[in-house]
Amino acid sequence: MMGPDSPGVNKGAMTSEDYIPAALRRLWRMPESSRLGRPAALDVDLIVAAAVEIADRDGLGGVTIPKVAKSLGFTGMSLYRHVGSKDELLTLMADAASGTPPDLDTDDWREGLRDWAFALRAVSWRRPWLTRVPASGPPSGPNQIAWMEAGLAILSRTRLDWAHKVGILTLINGYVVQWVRQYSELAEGRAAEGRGQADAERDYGRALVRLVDPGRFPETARLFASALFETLPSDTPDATIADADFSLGLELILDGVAVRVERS
Amino acid sequence: MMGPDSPGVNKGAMTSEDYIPAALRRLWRMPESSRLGRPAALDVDLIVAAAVEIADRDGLGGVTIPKVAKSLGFTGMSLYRHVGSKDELLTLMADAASGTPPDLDTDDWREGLRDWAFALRAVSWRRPWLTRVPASGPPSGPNQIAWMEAGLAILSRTRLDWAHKVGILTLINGYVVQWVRQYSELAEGRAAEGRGQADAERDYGRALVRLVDPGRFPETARLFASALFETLPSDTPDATIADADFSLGLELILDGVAVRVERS
DNA sequence: CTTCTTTAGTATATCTGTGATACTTTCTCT
DNA sequence: AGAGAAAGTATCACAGATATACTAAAGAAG
Repeated sequence: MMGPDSPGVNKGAMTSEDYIPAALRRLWRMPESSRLGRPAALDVDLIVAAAVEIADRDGLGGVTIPKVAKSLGFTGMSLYRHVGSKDELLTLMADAASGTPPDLDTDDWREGLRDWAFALRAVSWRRPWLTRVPASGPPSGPNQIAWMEAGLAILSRTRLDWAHKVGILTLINGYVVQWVRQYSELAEGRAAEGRGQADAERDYGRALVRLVDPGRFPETARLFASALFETLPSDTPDATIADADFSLGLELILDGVAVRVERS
Repeated sequence: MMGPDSPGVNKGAMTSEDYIPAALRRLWRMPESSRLGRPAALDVDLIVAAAVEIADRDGLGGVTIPKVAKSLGFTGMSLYRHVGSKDELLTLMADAASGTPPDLDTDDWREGLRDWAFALRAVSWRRPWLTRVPASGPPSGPNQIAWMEAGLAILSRTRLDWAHKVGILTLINGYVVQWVRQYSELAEGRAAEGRGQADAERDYGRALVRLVDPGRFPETARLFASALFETLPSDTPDATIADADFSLGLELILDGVAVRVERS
């Protein structure tokens, strides 16, 4: 997978106790030991920043090794000196773009978790591509750990056990990711092509309604016939709808958490 | 995007009222009108079945147009007669592989939703690649609609409004998908390379523990130091742990739903 | 200062995949 | 029979990931 010359693989040089995988070392920006040879013009931070900028502009699909390199004035292959693979680059981007969580220490765990969820949503909403980075492994970058730490801090006053704490944070995080992914997809579709896209969308919806046979799918047919899809798309301000929809699921989760907190 | 000859685009032939996008027509297996010209040896079902088989064996990444075609004894390009794009093929695969939901009509919504979630988990667990199909748009295939119908049927005896019903099903579905994605990733990693992978995994975990400075991340450090990660990996049967873990989040959601049901 | 070593960046090439275009084949209908 | 339509095929252009081997630039050792 990696050339004979690839970055930071000095595994043999350390005892098994000290060994830290290269990917982790880069994620945590551990200083590269040597000061020999030609000094580097590139580094992980530069590359990740350039990649994030492209993702912000063109989406995750716009991030390719050659494009990132070109935006920095280097050749594609140069990136591989600093980053193990494209997948690793995505992981690095995700951690960097997540940023550090805001300060939200409260005595009230419910308020705290709500703030945490809204903060997470804000971050993801600003960079919807974050929700599409294929998750490879548990959170392991400094920023993602920091978000987890913030969540655990909120729950630290409860008597929940670790499994519950982790489970709750994972659940909320997953909810936020899913919600943003779905909503941003809609919003992007709408923005994509002034009117043609909206037309296509409406056509699609209308066609779907026609395909859902009330005999076979009675409840779904009633759902489609309900006001839910008729009123939403136009009149109310978008943010209001979105907040209401987001809160619906979130508060439901928080109600569930409340049951556990009381029980413990 | 599509050639001048591409499949089923006879938009002009129908009034705007009857128009159904080609992708939807294929998803719902609407019969192709004409009986002229050379009869087709291939069809959507054959292609999708072949693609699913490959995904089952090699994962989603193993599904490429040429490989699917070759497994059927045709050239890559032939598939484009029956399927608009690779993305569309993925959508078709996802719907087909979801299958129809089991019968789970109960008077008890809680039991019903639990069964629904477990059934969904079983399906996803059997084909983990399902959880990695990039979701393009709301559920719109017949099988996905059928699952939604099953969920709505369970909730039909409650007085919840449509927004709540949809929100609850989306939440549970999202939870299942996330859970399976995470767990199957772990399991695949473990299976990948007898021991080397497990070693790498342990190294990774150990390294991470070392990186998490208790000063900066006190709660997380305590979490890592807790028994949670020490006991899990080996002694208890996997399925037991998995069920307990899955149920933790699920029951939490159901507790939240209970609050809403009572309130309505 | 020169030469050695080490590391950074580059050039080149392979492999794989998507999908466009235009061609050939094989049907049905008249 | 033969016209016309649709299915499948042959080529092709293009793009991207990444291995391999090379060139260049810097400090260290003499």
